[in-house]
Amino acid sequence: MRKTQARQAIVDLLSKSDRPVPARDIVLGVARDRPDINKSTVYRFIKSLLESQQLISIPLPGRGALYELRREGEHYHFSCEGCQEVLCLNDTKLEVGRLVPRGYTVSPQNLVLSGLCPKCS
Amino acid sequence: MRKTQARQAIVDLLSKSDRPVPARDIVLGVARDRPDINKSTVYRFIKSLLESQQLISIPLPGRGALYELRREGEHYHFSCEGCQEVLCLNDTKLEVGRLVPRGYTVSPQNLVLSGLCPKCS
DNA sequence: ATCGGTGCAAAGGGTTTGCAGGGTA
DNA sequence: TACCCTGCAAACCCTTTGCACCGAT
Repeated sequence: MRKTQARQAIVDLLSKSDRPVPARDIVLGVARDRPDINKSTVYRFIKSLLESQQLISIPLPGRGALYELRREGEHYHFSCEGCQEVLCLNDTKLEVGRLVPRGYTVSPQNLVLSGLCPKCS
Repeated sequence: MRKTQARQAIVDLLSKSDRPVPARDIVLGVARDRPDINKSTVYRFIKSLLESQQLISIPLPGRGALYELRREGEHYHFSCEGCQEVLCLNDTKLEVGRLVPRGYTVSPQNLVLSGLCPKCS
């Protein structure tokens, strides 16, 4: 995979965020920083990163998916139904394995909990 | 909310399925059974059911959302990354509350686990 | 009879694709 | 130089909307 200016700009934008980003924000953010980069290029690269497992997709109800660069260490996410905030949770004591029947394996990075944060409760 | 033939057909279709259904399948399924019912009506009714909390939306990575009539008792879902099957899990021993920090509350019906089923492992 | 529900067709938004030109290795 | 990557614009798909008619209460 070649390193190009467009791709660098997209990775930079994703790296700067401490939480998952909607596709819309990636496209708009790149357009703002680098108006010369076309949205097709952004979509193509997002797809390419997903296929090479370097990008994680976090699906949300009603609001499309959020994207986040794969990081060291697994973590999961929490989506507040009130304020729509999405945050990363890093509880390594997570025992999601016991939530599924015997024989199934679980990928914690795809786990999204939703509910209410303290402010919205 | 009025009971009409179109709405009955849509609810019937949703009731017959033992697992969540993509919007596409609702639209196509209704079109097959009742070609006289327009897809706009289907979309409008789905939206209406969602707003009245009678329908639950289950977001999936890359594949739009799945829909399911609200049932008695909370349950959550598992999505296999291999065969794309989605199934309902009914473990009432679920203790998702301990997965989030103090002060947060979790809605189990919005929880989607993903990973591999026994066949795809 | 009323007013919410429906069909139709068109618009809308986000994402994908074909193609020719441009940049990276 | 070779080939991947990119820009552009159009196509695409799914969903939503405006409007007039229909039908459930």
